[in-house]
Amino acid sequence: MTSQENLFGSSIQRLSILLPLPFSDPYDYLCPETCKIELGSYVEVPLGSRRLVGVVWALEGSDNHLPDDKLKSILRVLDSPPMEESLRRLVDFTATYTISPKGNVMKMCLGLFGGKDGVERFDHRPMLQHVSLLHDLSAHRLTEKRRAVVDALNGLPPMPISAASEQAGVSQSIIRAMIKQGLLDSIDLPLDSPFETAQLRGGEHPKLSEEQQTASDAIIKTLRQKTYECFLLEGVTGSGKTEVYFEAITDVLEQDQSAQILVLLPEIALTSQWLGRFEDRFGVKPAEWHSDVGAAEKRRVWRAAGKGNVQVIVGARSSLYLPFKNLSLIIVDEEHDPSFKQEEGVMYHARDMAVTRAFLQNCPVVLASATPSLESLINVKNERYHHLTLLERHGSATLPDIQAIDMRIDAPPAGQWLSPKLMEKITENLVKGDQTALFLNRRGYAPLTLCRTCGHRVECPHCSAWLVEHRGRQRLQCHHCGFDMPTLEACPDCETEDSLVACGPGVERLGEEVVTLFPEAQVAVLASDTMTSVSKMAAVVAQIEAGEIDIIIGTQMITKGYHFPKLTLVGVIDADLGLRGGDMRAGERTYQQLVQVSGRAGRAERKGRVYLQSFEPEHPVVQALLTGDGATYMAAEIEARRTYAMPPFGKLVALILSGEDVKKVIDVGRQLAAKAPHSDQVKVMGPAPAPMTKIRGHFRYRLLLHASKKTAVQPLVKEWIAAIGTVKGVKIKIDIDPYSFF
DNA sequence: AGCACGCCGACT
DNA sequence: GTCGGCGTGCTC
Repeated sequence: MTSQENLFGSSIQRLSILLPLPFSDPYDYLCPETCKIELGSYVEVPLGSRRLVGVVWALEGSDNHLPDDKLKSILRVLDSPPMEESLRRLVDFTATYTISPKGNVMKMCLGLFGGKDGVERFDHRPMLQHVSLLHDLSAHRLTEKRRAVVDALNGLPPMPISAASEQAGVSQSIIRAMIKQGLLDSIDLPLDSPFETAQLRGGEHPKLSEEQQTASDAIIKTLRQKTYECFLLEGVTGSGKTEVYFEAITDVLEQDQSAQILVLLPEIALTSQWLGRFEDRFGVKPAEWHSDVGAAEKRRVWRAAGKGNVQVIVGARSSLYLPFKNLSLIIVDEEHDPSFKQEEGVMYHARDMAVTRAFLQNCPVVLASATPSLESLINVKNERYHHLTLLERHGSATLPDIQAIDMRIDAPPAGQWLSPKLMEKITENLVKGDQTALFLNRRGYAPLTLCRTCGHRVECPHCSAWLVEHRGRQRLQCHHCGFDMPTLEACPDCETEDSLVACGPGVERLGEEVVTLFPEAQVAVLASDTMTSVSKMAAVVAQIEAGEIDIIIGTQMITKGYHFPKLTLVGVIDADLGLRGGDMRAGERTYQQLVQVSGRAGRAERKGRVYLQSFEPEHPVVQALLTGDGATYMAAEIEARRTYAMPPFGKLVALILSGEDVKKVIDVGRQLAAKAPHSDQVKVMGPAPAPMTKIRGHFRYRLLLHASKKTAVQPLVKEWIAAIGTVKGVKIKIDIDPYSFF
């Protein structure tokens, strides 16, 4: 500890403070030795003309040459408990692993307090508006939507307006209007009011199958030993994985009321249905942490995590960096989901970092999936993870019957996308009164607009991408940069009128086809651009649950988190879609996605049927689905990766160069290639234009480094890039273990 | 990241 | 003559 006497004889201490800014190292500050400060303490410090929240990273100054009189003093110590060592080590690890500035990782830990006016909001305005039912309104005459709000709030404790809106499936403005008219009560909850504790029903447990019991026993054994272990919980759709980890959560809380549990879910799987299941089991809602949670609620959750005022947090990837006081168990559900890989800023993989956090925390972590990632399966093989499997579907439900439709033989009429066979199946299902889901992972009406006269393709002016037609809105949109323009009457190139044709299907066009073919059916189209709010989505889900919808058409969105008992037929419009373009993970990803979609068919007692429309039904992915032998398919994929020393048998690092000036970008690429490390362990490929060469007016080139498993790539890459130095106008992004090849 | 400082074009 | 555009560079 470095401390010294100042002029007035009082002792001054030098501290290293890590700030939520893109700096690699902490800055030094002073503080009187008398102030009670610890490693990990949250402090307010001055920086230039502003004030920021930072974290004490060392109780001594860093090895710089700034004299004390050049340093500023910390302004105050904030009231949140210090950041634990395990999280501080995770920050260091994440920064080193991803080659990101430590301060950027710190920013993820601070949530909203790492932002622009983070300090002001840290402990000021400590109130959070909640809404509750004031008086009995059953006698009142109310509109349908208002009635829904009343029903949603009835008998429940005060909740944030956002939660009430979601619950009722109405927009927040309806609730605000009701508060204004005095129909509802609005109260301010103190910011640090604890979240409700789970109701554990005095040791009463739901009946589990033998498999489920074995799995949950294994997790609980490790939990009670309070040691690290990673479990891969693999269970076919409907086998009750959730029940297994709910049981583990129950045990943690029975043993220790102050224990905390984190459940990580991909954003789109974090649905009201999942929350409903949680609430059914624990009698309370978990705290949520994802992009739909409002600022005030986020501040409350963050503080509650640190102070131990919340037991269970369910969140998307960034919740992994919350400052838990007593984290005792981490669950990563849908662990195979590629969206756990952050593709912007600090490019970390939340599943891998969750395992690391559990290790540093010395607590168990459960990775759950019906279709585990290849990486996790390999970790099981290497005995790094403990494998728990659930093979039976719970209750009387059976696995769906999957068949392929060969589109080369059973072709739809021109300009249509449903094969005669699938149409026939849909008709049968409609007659039975069952629900059908059609899956097509493409938003909008048509992915391409083509000129019949000159062959011109309508492209985005800022990206190397086609503009997608959204016919309902009469717009052409770029799905990469958000560029948007009215639909065209004439070809922008040859100016011929009425010459533009829509090519290929999106969900909107498929919806049009379905409405034409089945005019009597109720159809709902679900895509991220039509389901813009949580309440809108909740309303449609409620309609589907009530059986008011016969045919559900959807993208990605419908593959996760929803179970509809009356849904017995699933049609995959283009099973080969994800296989085109083919990066290393295309097959695995398509397989996982199609298993997930198939799993939507026939839960409960009804047998499900799945039809995969494919132009190449002999493809191993399609075959794996038809035979139900995913294990053999994944084993073959593992061998292929081993043969080519692809991850995790080797390492990949992508460098993505981008800038507005193509020549500059290419030049930096050449410089990097010239100085690239090469040996029998390391090869560098590129520079090559990225598959999407231009995005938002920025040209992108890629280099790919391939190294042996034992190579320490981070120092190598750091050195390599340092040898070039920074070039203005060209940004270099480092992607360790890239998932996306765009 | 954000904010200051700095050096060139259209306005009260 | 000033307001303000965003390029560059620094913040303990």
